Amino acid sequence: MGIVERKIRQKEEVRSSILKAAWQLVEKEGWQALSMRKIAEAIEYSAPVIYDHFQNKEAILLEFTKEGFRILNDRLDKAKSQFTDPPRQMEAMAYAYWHFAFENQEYYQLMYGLGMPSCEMVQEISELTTFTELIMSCLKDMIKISNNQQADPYLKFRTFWSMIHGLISINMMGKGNSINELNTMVLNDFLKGFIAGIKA
Amino acid sequence: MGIVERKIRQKEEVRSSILKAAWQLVEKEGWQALSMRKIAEAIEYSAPVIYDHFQNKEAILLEFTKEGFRILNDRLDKAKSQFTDPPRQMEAMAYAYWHFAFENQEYYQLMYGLGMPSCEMVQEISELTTFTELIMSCLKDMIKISNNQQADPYLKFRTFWSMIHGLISINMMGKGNSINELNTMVLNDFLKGFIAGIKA
DNA sequence: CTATATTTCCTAACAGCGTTAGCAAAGTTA
DNA sequence: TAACTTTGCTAACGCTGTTAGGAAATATAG
Repeated sequence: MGIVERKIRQKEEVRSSILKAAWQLVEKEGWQALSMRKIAEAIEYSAPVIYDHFQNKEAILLEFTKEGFRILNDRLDKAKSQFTDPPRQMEAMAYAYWHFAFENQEYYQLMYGLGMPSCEMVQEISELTTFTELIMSCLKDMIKISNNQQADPYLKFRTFWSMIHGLISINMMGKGNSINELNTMVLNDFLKGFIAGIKA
Repeated sequence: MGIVERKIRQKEEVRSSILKAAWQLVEKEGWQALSMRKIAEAIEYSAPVIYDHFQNKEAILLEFTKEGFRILNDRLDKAKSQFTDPPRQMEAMAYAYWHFAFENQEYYQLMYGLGMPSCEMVQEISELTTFTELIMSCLKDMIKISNNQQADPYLKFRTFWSMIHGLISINMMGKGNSINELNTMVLNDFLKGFIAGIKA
């Protein structure tokens, strides 16, 4: 009897319709305007139904945060695979990260809590591990072929991550848009120094 | 007739009691738990009275954001004045910034909207100009005595600001606390490269 | 000193929020 | 057909920021 299967399928459908509706709302009005009641209206159910699929609103946001990191990891992976030279891989990943942030501002803001969450939830995001390893493996390769064998890859990773995130978030804080010339120069300026600092 | 003066004085007193009460609440429960009704209760007035002194809740937050930048500017100024050598001044300001952020997390989170505001309000914060000039003047001095005369001080400023803010915000995102050894090393690692990059 | 005008400040309300309780209807199983 | 389970609703609780309207206190003028 495939009844139970059908039920599971239907339940899954509602669940994904919640996520779909939520995301459309986020895209249209920003994630701060997202409300359970609006989602309910969009999926043509009453609000309490959402709680049969997600524990609370934060759980929905967490889902998007994870999705964001999955997309980011994917972009980084693609960028990296286009080169074999570690420094070039690093550079490519930096640009990929940068473009991801500005092409997916809603995701980025959710991921980094430019509007509130992600303080306790950080540890629940397993995707962060993948992210860290993706970049650190490249850094290890860079150190391996450098004259600076005792460099700490984790330290370099934190430096890299901090810089690129800081650059993005200070930009988003301002006019919100603009991936302009200055910013590209700032990124280049940093990358040059960063990569040189590992080589030597 | 000093009546009008007294009235102004009294009004000013209520205004500052609002700010004082609000800040106590922020310190005790975090700024996300701040509400107009709680402020009203603390100052022993009804909620609508607050609107005689501030246009809305955001205006109160903006007040704190500005106050935060004033404190930060003060710290930077003090740090800078302890040295005459521009690179040392730069270093001192970096540490001052860093310590300010962790000793005044509530302020920092408000200032940089780690919890939401400051997207349109950025342009209303005149204190940002002072901040920018404080650091840029030092960078200009550094460039003046360097072998790299054509370096762009604004570009360097953005690099500096991005890095240090990124470092702080990624840290606050995590465990929230901890000004630990690793972070000091990351900061040192960056500063070394940054200062060297300007000199040469 | 009284009467008018103004300021102060409250209660009540609006419209929204996340979330929970409880019940009615629909669907499933025996 | 009867009993049980699931589904999904309405209504409500306790919050939120903010506004309208009126009562009471205060200040001004005659």
